[in-house]
Amino acid sequence: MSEVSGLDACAIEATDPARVAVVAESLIDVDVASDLAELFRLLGDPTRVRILYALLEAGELCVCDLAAVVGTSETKVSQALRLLRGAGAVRNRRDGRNVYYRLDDAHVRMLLDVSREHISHKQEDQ
Amino acid sequence: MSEVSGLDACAIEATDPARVAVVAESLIDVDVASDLAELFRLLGDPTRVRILYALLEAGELCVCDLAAVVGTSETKVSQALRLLRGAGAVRNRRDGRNVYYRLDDAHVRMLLDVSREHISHKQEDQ
DNA sequence: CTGACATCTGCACATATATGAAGATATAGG
DNA sequence: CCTATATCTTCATATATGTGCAGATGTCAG
Repeated sequence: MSEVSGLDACAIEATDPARVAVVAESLIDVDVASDLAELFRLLGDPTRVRILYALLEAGELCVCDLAAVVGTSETKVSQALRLLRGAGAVRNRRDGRNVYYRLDDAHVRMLLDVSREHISHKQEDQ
Repeated sequence: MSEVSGLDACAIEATDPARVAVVAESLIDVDVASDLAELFRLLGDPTRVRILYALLEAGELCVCDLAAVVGTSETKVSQALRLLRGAGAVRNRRDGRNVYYRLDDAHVRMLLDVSREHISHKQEDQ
């Protein structure tokens, strides 16, 4: 803390130390940022995004139908669902031979909603 | 389309073909989903998330001060900023020896805002 | 119990990504 | 022009990630 070598920091601790202190104080915690980043990372894949939007639209779908809707292999869907399930983004329910998935995270649902709106607005621009 | 081998699809095309067709029809496009996923992926890193929140908070900060606020190396910050800049999430401006960055994407700002609210509410739960 | 079907998991591989070190570029000040 | 500072880029590497295949598990029908 006391010694600042010229390796990777500014020569002086910062260009505007006062403001740095203020911003650092109100900045999101490292672990909270990590959780949030993990959530965003979960949404950072086209297949997973489409699966989630399909569930947002349909409410509940089995793996087989999800694969058909998204237009990809069941293995891919199953793997994606495993991730989403592990993160608590979706919930599953067994009915006979089929397993039905639905959204199970308010934050995820909100991000999907918000993003969809933004996309539909953006289509006017281009 | 006509022939469905038993490899990776359901024996019948889908458990509920009618609903599959409806959902598939209204589902987000593949390329739109890819763009969206790319954006989420951009937010899927703790360092980048903290940088973005620092900018959301401060409005504008130079690389040096950003590194101090986030508490990491300037190299890391610089690399993160390159990605964010490439994606159009931030914008930079040179002032002498310093380069100042600010947010430059309404969608990103909104996602950050919405998520921050959700986080602060969630702190009550746990 | 046996067979068919839906889903899941483990494995292997190609690719993507984060990271740190070292050097390159740009700017201000003399 | 020369030096110091701030930022950027290149490179090498360890790790993470997506993907397909093959096999395992679970469930129903007979």
